[in-house]
Amino acid sequence: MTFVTSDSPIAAGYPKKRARTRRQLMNAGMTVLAQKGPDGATVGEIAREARVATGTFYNHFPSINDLVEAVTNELTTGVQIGRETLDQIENDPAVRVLVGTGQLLDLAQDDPESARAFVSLLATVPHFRDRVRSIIGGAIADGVTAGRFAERDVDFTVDALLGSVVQWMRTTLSDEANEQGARSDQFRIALSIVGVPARAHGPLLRRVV
Amino acid sequence: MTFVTSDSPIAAGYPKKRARTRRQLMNAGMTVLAQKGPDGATVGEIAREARVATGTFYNHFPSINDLVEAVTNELTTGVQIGRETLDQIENDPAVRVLVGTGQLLDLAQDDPESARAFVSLLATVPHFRDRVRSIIGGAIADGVTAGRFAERDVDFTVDALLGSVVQWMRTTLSDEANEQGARSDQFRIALSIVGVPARAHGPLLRRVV
Amino acid sequence: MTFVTSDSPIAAGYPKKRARTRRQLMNAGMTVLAQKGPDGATVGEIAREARVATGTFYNHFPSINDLVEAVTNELTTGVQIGRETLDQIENDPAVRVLVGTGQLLDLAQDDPESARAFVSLLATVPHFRDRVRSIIGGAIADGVTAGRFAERDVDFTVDALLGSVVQWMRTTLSDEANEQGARSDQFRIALSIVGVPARAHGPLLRRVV
Amino acid sequence: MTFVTSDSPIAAGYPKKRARTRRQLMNAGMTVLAQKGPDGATVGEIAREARVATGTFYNHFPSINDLVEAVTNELTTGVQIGRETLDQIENDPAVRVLVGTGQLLDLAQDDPESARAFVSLLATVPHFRDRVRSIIGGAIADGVTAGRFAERDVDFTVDALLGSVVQWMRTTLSDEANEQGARSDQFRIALSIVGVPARAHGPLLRRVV
DNA sequence: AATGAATGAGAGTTCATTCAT
DNA sequence: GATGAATGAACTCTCATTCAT
Repeated sequence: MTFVTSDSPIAAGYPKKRARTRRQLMNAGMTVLAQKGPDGATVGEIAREARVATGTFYNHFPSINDLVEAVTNELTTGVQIGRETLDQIENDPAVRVLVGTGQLLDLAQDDPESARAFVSLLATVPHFRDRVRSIIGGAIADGVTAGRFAERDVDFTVDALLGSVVQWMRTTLSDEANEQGARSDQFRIALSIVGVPARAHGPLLRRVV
Repeated sequence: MTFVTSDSPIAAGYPKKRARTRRQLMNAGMTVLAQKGPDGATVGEIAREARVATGTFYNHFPSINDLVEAVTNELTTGVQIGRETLDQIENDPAVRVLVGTGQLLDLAQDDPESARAFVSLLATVPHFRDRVRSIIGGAIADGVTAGRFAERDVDFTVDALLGSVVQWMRTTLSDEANEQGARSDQFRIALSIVGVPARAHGPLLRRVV
Repeated sequence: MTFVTSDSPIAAGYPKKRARTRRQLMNAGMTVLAQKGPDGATVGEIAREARVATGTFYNHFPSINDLVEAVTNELTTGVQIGRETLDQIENDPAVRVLVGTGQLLDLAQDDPESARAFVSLLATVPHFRDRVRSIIGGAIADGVTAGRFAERDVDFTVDALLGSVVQWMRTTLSDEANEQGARSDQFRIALSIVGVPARAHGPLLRRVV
Repeated sequence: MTFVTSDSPIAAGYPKKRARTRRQLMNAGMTVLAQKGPDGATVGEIAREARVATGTFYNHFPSINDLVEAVTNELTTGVQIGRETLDQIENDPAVRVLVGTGQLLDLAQDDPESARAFVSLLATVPHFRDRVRSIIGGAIADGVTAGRFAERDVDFTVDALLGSVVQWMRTTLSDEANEQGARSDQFRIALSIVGVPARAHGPLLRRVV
């Protein structure tokens, strides 16, 4: 299962070829965005990466900002889908936090391109960051309500959790050596941040490995 | 053989004025960098913000990159000095972590402009991020060595700590309402991240308030 | 794995239009280069002269230096072709020198724009001067080897010959009145420089008129 | 005896220090002009080379063009002086041509800096070239009138002579190895150009060695 | 729809010139 | 007179966007 689903709903209802070109541009956009960031990415380079003429870009996106927007939406849709799916199978908020955390850790290890785009856009596109934060905030608020997490300010807990996961992703993406064990460290940190006592860490970790 | 006998002219100029202009440029650079990031900032805008002609910029910095470098240096120097001072007065690594954390929280509340630059540049200038991380890493390694902190991977602990503080700063900078109490929440989170048991939080917090 | 299956787009564009624009830029480049020299010529002026937007220049030449390079290549290619053609029809080195000289004299009278560029660039673009000198040097070395020319230092003979022809071109280009007779004077000077005795001048001149 | 006299009449009548600063600027101007040409030379670099502040330049020259003009004048004054001096001591036009030629050859070997400036400015400053050509033209016209030279178009003879000498200078200035013998080759070329028969070369050469 | 040449606003940088000290 | 900081016009080059084919 991959984080970014290629049958994004946005592409629905268009003739095949148009959809294919659009997908090429989306993929290229993600690649280039991941490498250069939103300020370094140029329409020319995205079109070249997509094996398409510059002008073609504008048959699919009114401006470069709209491409960023679309990529961003797709990334968020992935998170959203992950969360909805989760709601149906798991009720313990602590496990949900670990699963969500694990999704991002997986992304960094399995699909570095998307992960790079995720991290890069998170740092630079405010509305993307806000959306991600609100998704995580929902999960944490549930945990607090359920008495499972410490009663801390939710926003700060979100920030701490997201911040630490993102830093972990960044490190993973830039390191060649991915030492094992680091993953469970990050899980423990996540649990610490939301306020699950250390003595409860062990059993929870066993459920998500 | 030449007629030239006079010595090279000594710098007799206007050090006051030069220094003042440079400071205007540094301040303007921080402001603009904070708002636009290093890619969005332009020499023209920085010069305008500094109430100075475009060309004047280049009397003080060889290129726009050097201004970024100078700003990050200044930001790091501030942290560095704080840390050195700290070394002389305080030995408990936990307190040192809290003081360091508090410095950044203070920055966000007392000098939003610098804080904005700090956060923005941390996300976008690798050189700067690395330097900050190595400073924090030193403090944490000390704590682990002293048996005061949990024995986790130092790098990930650094990422988690820095990430959560930075997210806190971001929120503070964008919120109008700065509720009190948040500060001690963040302190507790910081202690959780480095692995100081919750029962020890109270006394430590009292020492840095 | 990617959805992209279509081949890289083949260059289907508008080769006609592209070639025309490029020629406009080359012509404009020659004109402006001739008037202002390589240091005085600006992309803006060349584009204006070519009735084209500034940015269009960079669709055809990566930098202003490459335009200079292209212009000098074209100028040298003209001479080179002339020489190769010559090799096949004429063996007397003295005649070859006269034909080569005549080519440049013709250039000055028939295509003043190119001639101006030739003279201007010869004085200012070392790369171009060296190429021209080596072409002329080849012809003279042949003549010396064949015992047709005086045994002088080839390099200096080249300099003298080229120098005198260029000065002749310069004068022709700045004078309104092009008196006849001057041409044969220059032919005699050329023969003197390479060391063909004066008594042999008459018959040779008759062959190239 | 050097080509460029340091007690240029222009400096007369000023207080010592002013004159000295002006001379520093003239020397620096010649050096930089020779290295970078009139388009590459900047006021900043000339001032630095003269060990003087930028602003000082404008106490002596209203604009950078006036510095070029002044350097140019000085160079021409040197030629002029050489010619006037010559008028008093030598009547044979052929010898005068050889002495003039020799002056420039000497310059290239003894004072490369001035020589470089001479060559560089000759190619790029029209009014300088015109002045030099008129001086040489005078000498050649005299020779034709006296029946000493062939009756060729004076202007073309000037161009050929100046052109060949300048090319000789250029080569000398860029070569490390200055082979002897080249000098007399150039003398012979000069005599050929003005139309002195080869059999008369020997005695004339002996008079100027 | 796709193409890619053309466009022109805007960015970084240089440098002749001015001017307060 | 000398100084060097400040100025701003001009230059090279980039790139989002338009448009004829």
